[in-house]
Amino acid sequence: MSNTFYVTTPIYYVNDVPHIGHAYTTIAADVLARFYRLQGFEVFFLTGLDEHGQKVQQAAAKAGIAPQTHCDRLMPKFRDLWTLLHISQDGFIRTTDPQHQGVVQRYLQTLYDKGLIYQAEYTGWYCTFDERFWTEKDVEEGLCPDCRRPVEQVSERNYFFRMSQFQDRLKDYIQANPRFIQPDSRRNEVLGFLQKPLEDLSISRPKSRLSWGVELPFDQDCVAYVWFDALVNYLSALEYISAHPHAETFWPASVHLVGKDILTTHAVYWSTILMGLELPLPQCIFAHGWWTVNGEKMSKSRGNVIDPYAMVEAFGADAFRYFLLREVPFGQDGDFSLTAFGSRYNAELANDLGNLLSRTLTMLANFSNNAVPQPDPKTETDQDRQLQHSASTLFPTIETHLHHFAFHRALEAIWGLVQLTNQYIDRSAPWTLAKDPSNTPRLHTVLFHLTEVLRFLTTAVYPFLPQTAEIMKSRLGLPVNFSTTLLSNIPRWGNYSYVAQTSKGPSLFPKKDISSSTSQQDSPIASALNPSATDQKKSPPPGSKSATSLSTTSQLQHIAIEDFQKVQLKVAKILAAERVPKSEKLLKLQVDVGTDHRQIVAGIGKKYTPEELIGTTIVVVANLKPVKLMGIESQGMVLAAGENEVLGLLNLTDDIPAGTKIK
RNA sequence: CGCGGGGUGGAGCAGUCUGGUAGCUCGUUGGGCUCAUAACCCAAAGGUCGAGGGUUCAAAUCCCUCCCCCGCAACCA
Repeated sequence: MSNTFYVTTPIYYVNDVPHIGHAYTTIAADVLARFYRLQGFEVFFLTGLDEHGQKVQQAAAKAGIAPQTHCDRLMPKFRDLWTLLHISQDGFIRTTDPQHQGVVQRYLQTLYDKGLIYQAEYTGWYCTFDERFWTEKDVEEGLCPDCRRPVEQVSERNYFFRMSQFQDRLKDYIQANPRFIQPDSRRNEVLGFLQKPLEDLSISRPKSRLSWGVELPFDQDCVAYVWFDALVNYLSALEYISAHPHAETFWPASVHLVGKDILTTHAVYWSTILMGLELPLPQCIFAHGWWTVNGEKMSKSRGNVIDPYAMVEAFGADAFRYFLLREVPFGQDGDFSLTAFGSRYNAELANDLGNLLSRTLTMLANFSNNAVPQPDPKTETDQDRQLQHSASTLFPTIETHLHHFAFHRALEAIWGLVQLTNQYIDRSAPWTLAKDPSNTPRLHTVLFHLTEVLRFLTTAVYPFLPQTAEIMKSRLGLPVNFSTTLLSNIPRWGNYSYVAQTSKGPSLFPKKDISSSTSQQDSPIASALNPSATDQKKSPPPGSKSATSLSTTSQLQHIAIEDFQKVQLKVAKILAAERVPKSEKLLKLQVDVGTDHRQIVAGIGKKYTPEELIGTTIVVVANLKPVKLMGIESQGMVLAAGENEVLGLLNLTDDIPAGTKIK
């Protein structure tokens, strides 16, 4: 068995605002990295940024700066958050690193030389204005479905990776290796995905459309598809970031942690690319779940995005780390609420662990002058032995759970020992023993056991709550250096001699009154759940407002009045409405547009029931080319507000007759 | 009939494969203790295990039917 451990997070898109999801994956990876280091493994923990692609190119152009400058400005958002959250990454990769790009090119060349990349002429309908291709079914009467300009048939040189070749091999591999894709539900999903024929993967983009990427070594006019570029980071980092010059030291990776949204990319694209390169597949790809907030999907438009910075400010990095990993089994979706957070914070961190340390230190101070006494074996009881046993089996238990990525179970096990210790104190009642000098040997035994358990807990807690562990360590006077590499730091009962004095100190986790904090709009806790509230309060830097509106304007692409006149907007009355069977959000509407009646299929079924729509007056696009949606013809489009999801229909007062033109 | 997961005391979950009248955490109520961050410890109350039917001596657990929720896939024209 290898004594190395290589864990990765995805590389995050540099344009994103760091949110709870980024923090979640990275914290989980950090816990694994720290735990394996404790055990003496040689660990390489990699995270980083994906800096190529269209959005970066556009954002940089908009700001009038070079894409690299743009990336350099955004990079600290993530790097600084990881510092704040005490992430112990060994490497921070950026896909714009020249060394990384070199590796991407080398692998592209390898695949090309093996005949696994072929060039194909991709012919399609291209809209020069929107700079994008449309499929045959998208194009409507020779017009771009987006901007209504004429599209033209364009042939583009494109390179494809022969992914289809590896379909059966991958399916067999997944079936033969149950640990490869986890959890099981996701594994089944991937196997289901592989039931359908796998197509070849387009891995290039012409520079005319996208220049911000890694140039193909065999075609200077193209850059690599961002996903190819991004996935290769797991390998390239080993060549120039890891302490070892040879990639083989850490490859195959022990685990890629990913969000469930990018599971296919990893499980299928990445695996087949590795097969093409004749490299071993990672030992495990684990897809974790997503967080909702108070039961609702997290989204910018709802303004309920959890800001990790605010949570750390309010509760500290350790509490945030603890909650994310304790609340929900890794792999399942979970809900983030301040109530749940507060409950765990107060009950488990403050009352259970924090208070245990506090009461122990006070007793050591009061009954033993801050010195850890020697136990007297003659006074040992079954309770003592039970405590010894529980402490001694703690680390094997944690190891088992972490091997299965059951962070919550590992924490549960640790807190089981915390509870047992609190029970032990009550039953042993050291304060009673202290009243009678004849009980001093027994008192010493009890105090020793308490301290010894806390020594175990300090190390056990370290991967999850690194800061807390450091504090516990210093209060207990332990000289442990957790970052000692290649040496097991797992404690063993009784093999440590206490010499240093213990010291009381401020609470590890001061109790928080959650309900009163939330009512204060300007508190960090409230802002953690409602970042827009603080955004409004903070006075914007001078000139920032105009800068924003300026950039927004320059982003707008103007159309001529003639273009707008091509669109026939009309007032319509809904005569009938019903749900499209088997559809999630489609409603089939019969509408009166004055001249005739139309059938329109609209994706508004999540917001509206058919009943409430009947009789209402709305606005429709009357001259849209009919299309079929789930087999039903739609002869127009209703106008509604909302970007990804419909927030509301455009409604008119009922006295405007159907068919009225809108201009 | 697209694939899959789930419906268990007030809340969140385990138990279902390998049938034997329910278990955990939080909350509630009562008690204990005073070392501690009004903490900790002990105890109690509270569930016809989504609905109906079947198999069985016995069903949360196995079989059938139905209802509801949530993922994934198909569709916001």
